[in-house]
Amino acid sequence: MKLKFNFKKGNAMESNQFKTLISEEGLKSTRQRVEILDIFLNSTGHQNLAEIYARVAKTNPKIGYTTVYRTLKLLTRLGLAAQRKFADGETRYESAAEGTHHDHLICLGCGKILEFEDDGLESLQHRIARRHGFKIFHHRMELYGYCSPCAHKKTRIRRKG
Amino acid sequence: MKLKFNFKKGNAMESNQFKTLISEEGLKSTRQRVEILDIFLNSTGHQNLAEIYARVAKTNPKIGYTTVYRTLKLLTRLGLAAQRKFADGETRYESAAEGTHHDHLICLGCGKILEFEDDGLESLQHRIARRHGFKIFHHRMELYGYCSPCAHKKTRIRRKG
DNA sequence: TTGAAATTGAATTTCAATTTCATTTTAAGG
DNA sequence: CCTTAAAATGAAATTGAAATTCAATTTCAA
Repeated sequence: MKLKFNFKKGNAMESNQFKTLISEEGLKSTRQRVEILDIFLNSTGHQNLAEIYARVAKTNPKIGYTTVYRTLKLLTRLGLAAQRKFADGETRYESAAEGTHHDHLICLGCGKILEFEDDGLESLQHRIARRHGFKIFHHRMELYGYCSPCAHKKTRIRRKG
Repeated sequence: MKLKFNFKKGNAMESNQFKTLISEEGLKSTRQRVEILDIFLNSTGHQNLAEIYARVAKTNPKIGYTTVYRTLKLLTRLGLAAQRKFADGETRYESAAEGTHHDHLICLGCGKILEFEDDGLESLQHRIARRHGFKIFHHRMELYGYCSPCAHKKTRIRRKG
C-alpha cells in the first residue's frame, strides 16, 4: 500500500493534506471528516466502529454514527484505513499509516491482536498460486492461540460453545 | 481434526453412528437432525445456512430454518461440520468429513473456493508462534485472486466500490 | 407407558451494517 | 462577499443474518 502523502500523527498539516487528497476524488472536506480522520489516525490497534464512534463522540457529540461509518468507508477507499474481519465476523478498522501489509496473531484468551510480517509467507503464497493457476492479489492469514500470559493462566482451555 | 467415526456418505449406518455420538454428549437424536446431517454430509463445498436450508426444505419442507441453524451449530460442536468466515463476513459450513485441515483460495471473479494444503505453512506457523511466544491452536489462511478462467476474461479488473 | 428433559419451529429480538431523506454545509463561480 | 448546485450530514428507518423465546411436541430412560 503506497500512500500519496505521509499523514503524520498529530500534525496540523493533516487537514490540508486531506483536503487535497479528498478533492482529487471529487469529494468534499468537512469539519466532521477531518475530526474523524484526526481521531482515527491518532490511535492504534484494530477497532470496531462502535469504539471509533465512542472516541469521536467524546470529542464531538454532535457527529453521528452514520457519519463515522461513512467516513471510515471513505478512508478505506482512500487507502488511509484498512478494514479487517477476523473469525468473530466483526468489522474492524486499522490505520493504514501504521504500516504496510502484515498478518495477525490473535489471542483466544484475552483477545489481544498482534501484528507480524513474514517474508516466507510471500513465497509460499506464490508457490500455492502457481500450483492452482491463480493470480493472487492479496491474502489473509491469522494465527489463533494463546499469548504467553494467557497460556500460563490456566492449564485447561475453556472453549466457546 | 479426528473424527470418532468415519461417516460415510449415503451410508445407512450414519443415523446409528450419529445416535451414539450425540447421546455421548447427553443430547438427543431426532428425525430432523438425522435428516439435516444426511443432507449436509451428502454435499460438498462451502455453503451458507440459506443454501443448506434450501436443500433441506426441498426434501422436507416441515423442517424449520431455526432447526437447521441449530443443527449446524451442533454439528460444528460435535466436529462433524466446520464453520468458515471469509472476507465477505458470511458464515459458511463445510463438512468435516471432507478432509482434515486445509486453507482456501478464493476467486474474486466467480466466487469459486478452492481448497489447498501446504506443509510449508505449518512450519511457518510454528516459527512465527515461537517468535511471539504464542501457543497456536489453529490458523486461517486465505488467498484472494483470480482463477485462470476469470483472469482471462477481462484485462481490467472490476473492483467493488 | 410415563414424564422429565430436550427439541422443534414460528415468531420475535438483537445488532451491526446500510439506506433513506429532509436539512445543512461546502466550494466553485460569479 | 453572494449564490447555488452538488455533496455531506445525521436521525430514523431498513435490512439481513444470527440468536432467542416459548408453547407445543418429541425423545428416551426408567
